[in-house]
Formats: sequence, C-alpha cells, structure tokens
Amino acid sequence: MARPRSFDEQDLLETVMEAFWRRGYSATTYRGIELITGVGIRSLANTFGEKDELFLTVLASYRGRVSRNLDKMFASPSIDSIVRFFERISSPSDEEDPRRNGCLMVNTVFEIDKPTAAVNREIAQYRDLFRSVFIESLESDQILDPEIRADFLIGALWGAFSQIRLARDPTSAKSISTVVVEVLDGWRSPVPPKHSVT
Amino acid sequence: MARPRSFDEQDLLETVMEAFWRRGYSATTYRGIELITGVGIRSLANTFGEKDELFLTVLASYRGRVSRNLDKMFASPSIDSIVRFFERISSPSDEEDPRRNGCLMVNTVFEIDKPTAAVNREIAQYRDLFRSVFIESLESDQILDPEIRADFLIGALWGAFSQIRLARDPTSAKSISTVVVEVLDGWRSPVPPKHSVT
DNA sequence: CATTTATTGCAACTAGTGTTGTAAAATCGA
DNA sequence: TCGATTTTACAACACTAGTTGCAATAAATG
Repeated sequence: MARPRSFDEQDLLETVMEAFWRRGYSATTYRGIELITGVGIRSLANTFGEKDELFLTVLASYRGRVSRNLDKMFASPSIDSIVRFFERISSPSDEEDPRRNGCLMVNTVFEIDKPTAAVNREIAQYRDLFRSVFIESLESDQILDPEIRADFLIGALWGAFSQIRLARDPTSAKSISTVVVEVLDGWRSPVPPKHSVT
Repeated sequence: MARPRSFDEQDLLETVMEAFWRRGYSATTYRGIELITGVGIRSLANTFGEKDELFLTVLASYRGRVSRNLDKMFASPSIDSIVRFFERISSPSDEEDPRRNGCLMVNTVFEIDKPTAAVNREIAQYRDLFRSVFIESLESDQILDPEIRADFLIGALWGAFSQIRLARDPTSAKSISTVVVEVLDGWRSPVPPKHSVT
C-alpha cells in the first residue's frame, strides 16, 4: 500500500548490537547509529521507538543468540560440556566475540545506573540460561550441590568476561579457564568431592 | 593570609567516592556532588580541577584504602589468608561495602567507554595489588603455577563483585566463595595438585 | 497515471552537564 | 582596622543528546 522500509530490521539490529556491545549504552548515541547504519534518526525512532526500547530489543536479540548457542553446546549436558564451553570462551579465536567486548549483559550490569525493570528482567533471564545448563550438566554427572557449584561457575565466567573486557584480550581468561577445567576434573566421578560444601 | 576552606578535603573525597562507587562516573554529576556535600561547584573545581581529575583522585584514594586492607590481611601470606579474604568479601556484613556497590574499580572497567591512560594505569595497579598478594600466598605454600592460579582467583573475585553488583546482595558471592575455599583446600599441601596445569 | 500512505530528511526544541567569569564575602596577618 | 588573598555564590556559556514536528519523497495499488 505504501513505501517500504529501505533497510532490513534484523541487519540493523545486528549493527546496533555491535555498537552497544562495544561502547555501551550511553556512549552509543542515536546520531552515532545514524552514521554507522546510514539509517536516519527519524526512521530508527519510527521503527524501534525510543532509545531504551531499542536497547531492550537488542538485549533480547542478544539473549536469543546466546540461548541458541547454549542449546547446541549443551545438547547432552555433562561436565564435558562445561569444559568445552570454558575452553571456547577463552579461546584466542572466539568467533562469538572477535572484538573482545566481553559480554553485553555483564557490561550492562555495570554500566546502567538505575536499570529499568525490563532490563533487570532481561539480565536475570540471561543469567538463568547459564545457571540452568550448568546445573543440568552437574546433575547429569551426579555432582553434589549443583546449585552452589553452578553459581561458582557463573562467577568464574563473569570474572573471565571482566578480564576480557579489561584487556580486550583473552589471555587472563585463559588462565581462569584452565583452572576451572582443573576444578571440574576434580569434581568428576569416580573421585567426587568427599563431602558436601555446605 | 587568606580565607580557609570551609570543608575538609578528605571528608569530601570520602563522600564523593561513595557517589562514584554507587552510581558510576557519568551518573555522578558535578551538580549532584554540590547537593550531597553542600560544597559549591566552583569550590570543587578550584580544589580538585575538572571532573576527570576528581575521579582520578578518588580512584587513587580507593586504591590506597584497599591496599592498606590487603597489607593487613596478608601480613603473613598463605592459603589461609586467601581463604579469610574470600570469606570476608562474601560475608553478609561486609563493612567495607555495606551498600553492596561491588568494587569501584571493576565498575569503572565496564562503565567508562574510552578510559584515559591514567585511569587504565590506576586499574592495572589495582589489579596487581591482588595479583601480588595471591601469588605471594600461593608461593609461600608451594603451590604450583602460582601466576595462573592467581589469575583464576582474580577472576573468581571479580565474578563475585559482578554478582554483588547485580543483586546488591552477597548471596551468590557466598556460593562463589564457598567453592573457591573448597578449591583452595584442594590445593593445600600435603595434597597439592598432582601435576602442573600447563 | 493518480492516489494513498508510510518513510525519510531536516531542523528545531528541550533538558542536562561540564566549565568558566565575575564580583561579593570571609578570613588571617599586620 | 585595613589590606591582601582565597574562597564562594551566582549565573552564563557552550555543547551534547534524546526527542518531535513537518513537509517532501517514494513506492504500491487501482
């Protein structure tokens, strides 16, 4: 009936995600997006609404992408899956994050002063993605206290993201990963921890 | 010879530190500091210079405080010192961070888009504080690969700060700490890791 | 080809922030 | 008390960013 959009929404979301990921929410301006994408401010606003709505859309898209990856990597959850996961994120050639921006969600936790309820929900859901697959994996190998150990793994993971973000380099994350793998090996049957950590 | 300051520089730095710590660099405005402290913008600028200089002064002050604490806690460095340290930061009543703002330096890593060289130096020095005491402690108990394990501990620590910042609550940090302590116990002599992790 | 309708480009508006100039106020020493 | 000198209050300035109004534009339908 009328004039169609001159850009593809998904493509644009990818570009915008890259910007938020690298520079953060504040430093990514609407006018900057206009320059990068070539799409006018007015069209952006028409399509995605205000800046925080666009950001929320990007977060959801990011979470979807990670979720699909985790589904693949933890198709048969086990300690081995976790090991492979940690080896991957600390790999010198991580195709998921070649620019070493760390993790968009973790970055957001620290950057936004007073996150909206929607943003908080998004981050909580994101964190739960990892918690679920970690717990599943630990349970499938009959590790004691899977929740506590899953929280530990999340901590190590977010710590690794911190170091990647800090140095834009996975070297330190590699050390973290190495020791985490050693710890995971120590948890394996038939030599599980002697007693519950609680 | 002339009119003296109506405020104490150290007191004011403490107040400003609290603000930067809680809300971050951007969200802490010069005018906001005026409201909190009662000290006029002009006086602030006269005393501390521009905003980024004030921030840098705050970072240095924060590092000094942490450094003094670490000196006390690691007076005789050992695995036990590390254990006590992790128990402390995940304690439900951490008097160093009652407001659960996490760590000012870690927060800064994520918040600032393009940190100045001075800020980067400050953060690197801060990180090295922990790295040094961890390495010293591990060496004193003859643990293999102290550097790699120190990097792991920093990762776990920063991960714990992430979770504290996320939930403004040390519950998840407690889990991290619990498992870290278990791991540290596993490293102790006379049952050290069988072989190097490298 | 004309009409319809969403898209687009431009510019303006508003709000907020770091910064600075200027003059009044306040304090200490002589 | 007076003068020197710093601090302080007030306001203005410059700049940036998000947002919005409006008219021109372009494509799809009949």
